[in-house]
Amino acid sequence: MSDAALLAPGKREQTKVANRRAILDAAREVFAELGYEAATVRDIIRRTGLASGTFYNYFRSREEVFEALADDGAARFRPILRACWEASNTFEGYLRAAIQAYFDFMADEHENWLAGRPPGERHPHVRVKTPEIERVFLEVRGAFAQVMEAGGAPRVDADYLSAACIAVAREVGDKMMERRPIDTVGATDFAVKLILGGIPALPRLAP
Amino acid sequence: MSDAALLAPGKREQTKVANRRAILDAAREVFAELGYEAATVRDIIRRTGLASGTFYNYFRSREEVFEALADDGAARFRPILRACWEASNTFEGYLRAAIQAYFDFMADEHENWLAGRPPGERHPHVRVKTPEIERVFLEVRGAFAQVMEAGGAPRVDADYLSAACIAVAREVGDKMMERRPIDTVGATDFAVKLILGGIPALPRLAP
Amino acid sequence: MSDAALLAPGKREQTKVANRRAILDAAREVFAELGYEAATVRDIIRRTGLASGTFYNYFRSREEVFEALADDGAARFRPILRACWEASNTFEGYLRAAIQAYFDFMADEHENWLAGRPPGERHPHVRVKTPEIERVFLEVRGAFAQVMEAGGAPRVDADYLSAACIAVAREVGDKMMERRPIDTVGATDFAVKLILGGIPALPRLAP
Amino acid sequence: MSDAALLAPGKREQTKVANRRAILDAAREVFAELGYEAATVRDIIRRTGLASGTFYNYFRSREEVFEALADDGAARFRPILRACWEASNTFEGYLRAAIQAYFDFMADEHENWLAGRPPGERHPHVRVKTPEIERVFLEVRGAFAQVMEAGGAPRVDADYLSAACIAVAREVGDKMMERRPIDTVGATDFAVKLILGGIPALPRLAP
DNA sequence: AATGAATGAGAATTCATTCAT
DNA sequence: AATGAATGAATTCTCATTCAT
Repeated sequence: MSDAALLAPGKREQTKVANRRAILDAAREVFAELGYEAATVRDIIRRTGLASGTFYNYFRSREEVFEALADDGAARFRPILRACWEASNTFEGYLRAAIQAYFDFMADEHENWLAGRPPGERHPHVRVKTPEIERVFLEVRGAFAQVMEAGGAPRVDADYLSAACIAVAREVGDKMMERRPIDTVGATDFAVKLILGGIPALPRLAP
Repeated sequence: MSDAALLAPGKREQTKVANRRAILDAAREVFAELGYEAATVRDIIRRTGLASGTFYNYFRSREEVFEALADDGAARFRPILRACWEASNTFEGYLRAAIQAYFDFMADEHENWLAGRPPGERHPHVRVKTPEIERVFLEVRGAFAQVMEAGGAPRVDADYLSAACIAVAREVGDKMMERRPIDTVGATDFAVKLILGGIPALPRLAP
Repeated sequence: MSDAALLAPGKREQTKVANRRAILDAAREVFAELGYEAATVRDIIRRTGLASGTFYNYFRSREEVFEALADDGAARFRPILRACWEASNTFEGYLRAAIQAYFDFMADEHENWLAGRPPGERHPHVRVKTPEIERVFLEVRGAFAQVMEAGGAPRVDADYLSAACIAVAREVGDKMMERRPIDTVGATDFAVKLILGGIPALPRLAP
Repeated sequence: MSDAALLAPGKREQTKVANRRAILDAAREVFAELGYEAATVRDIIRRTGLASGTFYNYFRSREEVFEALADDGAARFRPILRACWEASNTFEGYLRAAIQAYFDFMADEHENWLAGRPPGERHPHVRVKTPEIERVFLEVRGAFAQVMEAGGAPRVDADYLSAACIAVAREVGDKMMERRPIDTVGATDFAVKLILGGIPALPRLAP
């Protein structure tokens, strides 16, 4: 490798990054339009203008791009979530910031995921659990646990609670996306109040 | 045609029903073992002992059986849900009965859906929206609306609320299924208390 | 069989004839619309309203209906041809009558064969040689031979001649059918004059 | 890309051409042996030694190869026809040269089309109209029109005439192929004399 | 004789992946 | 690293035909 390559990304490096990006973008579009099931590697690669063999220099399979895509979203969201945590000093503050951030993220991104899909939603809907998504889940659960530990909330089943919170955020978020205008503040208010109101009523864990 | 034929279905009729059933049952097993993605029509039909062409006398594609299966589940659950509604005289009673029924239903059925799959496996999760499933949604939302109407609960966004409840039931249910022993009562208690506690805190609709 | 059956066709017989006719008619339509290749027994039988099994009470295969259909046309045309022969006393008279009759027959029938076909004619075109068609050919050749025998025309290669006449009739007939208005008289005049003018020039057979 | 590549096709290019040729050749054989109807894509590809998928890199269907084959024949014959035209200075000369050339072409090629089929067999005869075949038609009609224009023949219906000539050539040619030995000269003589003798008798077009 | 569901061989076709260029 | 044709296993699905009712 030449010295130049150590200083700035060479042509190679640029192309590599750009190609990977191009494939991910194309994949996002194709999955959105055709659904996971129907989308083929050929559909994806055709849209990039690259040759079919080139796909395999970047991903091992269609499944791998799909996961990379899901991972990508989670990976981009996780720092945001982390920032919410660091910026809040109350549990409510964290919860509200996190959910608001998630809904804003949805509003920004979901255009990608719903482009060209009929509202009646044909295609069965596929969801994967990637490492990055797992990490988001763990981050949320960790935050809850820490708050409970510190006495900022009653000690309840953190696993159920985080599952329930994520579920509420996801589904209320989906409903929110179906309405016009998109009202992330109203949806956040709803979700936060439901959860926050519910927590004190939850069965306590034995100390 | 003999009188008997008017009273009892002919042999042909019987076989048709039996075959449809056989294909649905085989499909349930195959989807459970292989996952939706990997399952093929051949896998399904092989298990029934029927001829491959016979599959197409009953369903047009793998997707169609899958939907029939989901529809079937919802169709079997709906009367139960309805019975919960008719048997309860308080909102809390309904909610608890409904969620408990759902978790029991899950516990009964999920054997079918996860049989033989390694527990840690990251199987993509597929979900369809069939007419019967839609009706379950509507039933839940209708029940909420009716309770609010009657003054049995504060007037809140019924759409968000039903979405949130179903979401909580689904996700807490999934977590419940991962634990041993399966504790439907504990999970029900958690979900009901969360929702019931949260509702009074929700933003009210303008009257 | 009852006496009645000997006097008039019974219900059975009526149905049998009617069903055969119905299948032939449906087949004609289907072959015309879809082309021989693409047409299936199911397409044909569906159009009759009969059950698929019933087809096999009348024909052994799709090929058999197709031939029956071709045969049918030839069988209906042959008596006409024969009548031309019997009614004419000159060679020219026969030839003209026969070709005119054929063109009239085409004009009557071809509606069936071209119904719904695009003029650009997709589908490869299939032609079979059935026994009845063979007989028409033999009839024509026989007529030529007889005329030559009787000295009414020079002795030439009857096989080539009848092939050529039939070919001319077929192709000029096809062109005729593409024009509007359909002018069977003009087409007949053309074909007859070409053949009649050509015959004297043909190489003679050794006596 | 090296300079050489500009001069000679790369190896890839060569294989592509060779494969296309191989498929066409195999198709010709298979159609000849099995008939159009019975021949399958598998039969064709098996004979090439290529993989089944490869077929679809070159043709979309069995029908498409068939048409390509017919087109190919016409494409190879058309320059011959053109040469006949350019070499002749009389109408008779052209007609005779063209028909002789066609019969020779048939005699050369028909081995391919009938190889291995029992002679008496009633094989359905399939015919397509491809662009190249259309051009042969137009070429013939154009030649006739030009001769008439120049006063080398009476002004008659060029459409009917070219249809009739081609028909005679085809059918007399087929008969010729059934005889042994194959006598292209005799058949040519027959066809030419019939047509040439017939033309002066044809109804004239209004000037 | 009519029915129409079952049959199952086998055709068409796709598509992820490889690999020579 | 890019290319894109070849591969061939695998899958879907059709359809003529049978046969119990």
